[in-house]
Amino acid sequence: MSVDEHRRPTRVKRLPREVRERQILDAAVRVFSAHGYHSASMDEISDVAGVSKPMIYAYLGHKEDLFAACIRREASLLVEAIADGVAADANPDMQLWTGLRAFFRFVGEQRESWRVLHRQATSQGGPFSEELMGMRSRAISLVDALLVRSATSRGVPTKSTEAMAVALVGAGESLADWWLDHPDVPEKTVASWLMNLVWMGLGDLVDGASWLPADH
Amino acid sequence: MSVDEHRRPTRVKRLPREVRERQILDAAVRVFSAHGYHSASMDEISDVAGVSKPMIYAYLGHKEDLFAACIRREASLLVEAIADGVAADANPDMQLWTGLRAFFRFVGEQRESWRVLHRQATSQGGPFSEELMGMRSRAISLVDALLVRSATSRGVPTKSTEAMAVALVGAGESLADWWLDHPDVPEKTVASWLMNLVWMGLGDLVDGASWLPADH
DNA sequence: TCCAAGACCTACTCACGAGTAGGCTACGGG
DNA sequence: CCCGTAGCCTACTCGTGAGTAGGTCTTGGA
Repeated sequence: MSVDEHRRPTRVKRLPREVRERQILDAAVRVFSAHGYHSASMDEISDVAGVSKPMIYAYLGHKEDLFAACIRREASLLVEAIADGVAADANPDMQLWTGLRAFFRFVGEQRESWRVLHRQATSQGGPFSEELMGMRSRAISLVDALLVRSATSRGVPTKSTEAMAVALVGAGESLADWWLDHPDVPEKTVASWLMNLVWMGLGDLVDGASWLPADH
Repeated sequence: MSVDEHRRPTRVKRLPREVRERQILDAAVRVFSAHGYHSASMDEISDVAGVSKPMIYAYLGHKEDLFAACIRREASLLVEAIADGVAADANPDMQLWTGLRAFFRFVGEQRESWRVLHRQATSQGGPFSEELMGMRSRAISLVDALLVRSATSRGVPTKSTEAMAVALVGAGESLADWWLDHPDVPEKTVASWLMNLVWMGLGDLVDGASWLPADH
């Protein structure tokens, strides 16, 4: 035993850099998602990607760079999705509603991406989080802008809307994590729970009132 | 230069195990808080604690055990504080209010503890988080119970109150993190923002209504 | 046909950090 | 005064994983 023990079945062909980079990023997201930044090893990533380690260094740079690249790619997709949702001009509550739905839809469809974004990136205080925090800020700004627009220039203090945007985003993140463990709940339902919490408020909900989308 | 370069000033005396353990835990919280679980080295912790590494192993066990011990200690304090706040029997909104205030007071006073609890522990998917997740669950349960009690047995689905409790806790965590970067805002103010968000809801706030504590 | 460039690999080096072996010293009880 | 025990340390081992040196093979153009 051992003659030719390492033969790769007709070596998967040489591929253009572009393709390899995507493969590597995909692999990296999976591995980072599974183990977290520190515990993920470049060896495992190269393994999953089906290339050798030096390729990663040649194409995407060091571990930090690679991680940042993952964050950038995934976060852009998420923020874009939300922004598109909110964009449709309508009442504040409908804007928030479509934004929330876009957010939960993304999380539902891209669980691994979400794990990387939320669980891993927020924790590592290092230079990575720059990337992520920038995106998170964009999300917060979206919400903040919505709040400011809504509060018809009553003398609402700037900081309070910002803080509420932060709280709302945090609520979304937390609920999204919970949802990972309760996949049976439909996306629309989760979204409506959060919508009711932040739009109606517990005070109203306790009294039996609730918010419903004014669809068609 | 270098004669005696390592003289410790009259060696700080031998101390009973009890005291050393507290010193080590204190140091561990600081270091974990500063660098995160993985990047924190046992060497640095022993250094900060003013003892040698083997002492840590002798008293608190391996790195994981040490981390778990930190979590356990800090989380207990936090949950206790919140539970005490909520305990005072009163209306649901006042219960929530006192709970929130207790939470933010803890965060304000124990910033490093909070960092360890939130930033570090939630990220590491390992066996550590067991400890932390248990505590977080207790917090969520507190809120959930409050919600269930409030919703006067109208047919509110269990899952929705649980989910809302999760969202609320997430909002609190997120806002607490934001607060770390805006220390000028008084504790009571932050608490009232969150209170308004979740009790009144954006719908009411947009209309200019707001919640105020019914104090004295 | 030859060469340059780019895809791709094996097989290392090297630092760092967890965990340990094997001590030494102070103190309290017999 | 002697010894057991508990506080405490220096100085290691050893695995793991980031990052690299230095090549090979293939393809397309001159």
